[in-house]
Amino acid sequence: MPERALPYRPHNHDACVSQALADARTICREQNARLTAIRERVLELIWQSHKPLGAYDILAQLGSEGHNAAPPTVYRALDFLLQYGLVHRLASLNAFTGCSHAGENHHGLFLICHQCGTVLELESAPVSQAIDDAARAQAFQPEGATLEISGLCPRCRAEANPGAPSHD
Amino acid sequence: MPERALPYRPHNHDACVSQALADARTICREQNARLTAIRERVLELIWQSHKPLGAYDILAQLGSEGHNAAPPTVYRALDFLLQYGLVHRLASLNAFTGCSHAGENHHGLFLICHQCGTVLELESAPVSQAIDDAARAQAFQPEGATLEISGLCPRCRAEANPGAPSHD
DNA sequence: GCAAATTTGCAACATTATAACACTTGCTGC
DNA sequence: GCAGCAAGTGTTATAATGTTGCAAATTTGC
Ligand SMILES: [Zn+2]
Ligand SMILES: [Zn+2]
Ligand SMILES: [Zn+2]
Ligand SMILES: [Zn+2]
Repeated sequence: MPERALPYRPHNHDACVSQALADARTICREQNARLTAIRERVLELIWQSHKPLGAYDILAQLGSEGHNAAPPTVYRALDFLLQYGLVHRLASLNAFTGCSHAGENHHGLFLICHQCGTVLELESAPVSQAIDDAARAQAFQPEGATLEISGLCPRCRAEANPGAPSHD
Repeated sequence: MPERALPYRPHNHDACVSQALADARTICREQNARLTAIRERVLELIWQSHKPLGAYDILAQLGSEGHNAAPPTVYRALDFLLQYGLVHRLASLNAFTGCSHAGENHHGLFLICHQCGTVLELESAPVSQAIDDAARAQAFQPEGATLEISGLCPRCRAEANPGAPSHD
């Protein structure tokens, strides 16, 4: 599996998209799931940038390209993509973002820039471990997690504070 | 500050409520904020149990006790309570829960039982630290967090699996 | 081909949240 | 006390997000 580019830096984003679509096709083939035209198009729209998209944004884009869709069409496609781990829903934004670890059965940690909207999905073993420990200490059995951190991404930090060095 | 009771065990919940209201009054007095009748009543309704309440649930309860309120009334009260850290909004549920660390300027970690709906708010330094480290490793400057863990609380675990010992 | 199952189209509806504006209340300075 | 002002509340309408139910079309398995 190739290393993913960081969304903060300029990168060949077409590669992000085609990688995501290729992964999706593989995953669906392996699981005998039907990645139909609409589902694939919704996934592609979500991957058009690293900024999450609302269901009605997707609906509008489908509409603008001639596909006269109603809300259930979009939500059903999203349900499918969620089910197979191809996208995530960001509860704090009511929006959807492509999963950059599709097929790895995980719950991500999302860094959401409130300035530019860019989202980076991480997997952090220390975070998962700390949460698991905290839950276990309460005899709570964790099953799903919503971990969304809002803040400033490196690019927007640099813009806000031009003199400061980046430690990246 | 007295130790809070755990919501999972039977406890004198009236004490939770009156403690929360007393804290709220103190905090508002200190900050010259007006804890008006509606705001206080909304806070009290939210604290009526350890299960989060939707804005329209609050609205319905206000209605059933003769206060003929419209949505903005409730949302304005909630905005006020959020602003002063007296309640939290749970993004994964579109619902509100009383803050059990009011005045301590924090972002909580919420353990949400998907069986009974009970929510426990924690503060976990290891979790906060791990998240901070993960963000910093991406040169991301965190400002706010949405940390909501869904799973089974100890009571519901015991019901689901009666033979198992509780490690509590 | 044909029956069954899945997917899509479509209309209506449910839930959650906000905007705009008028009215009331409580404080401030006189 | 009382004008003037800011903060809070009432009310209506509307926006944004998400769901239900059913019929038509497509795909699948045989
Ligand atoms: Zn990219
Ligand atoms: Zn940014
Ligand atoms: Zn209690
Ligand atoms: Zn809290």
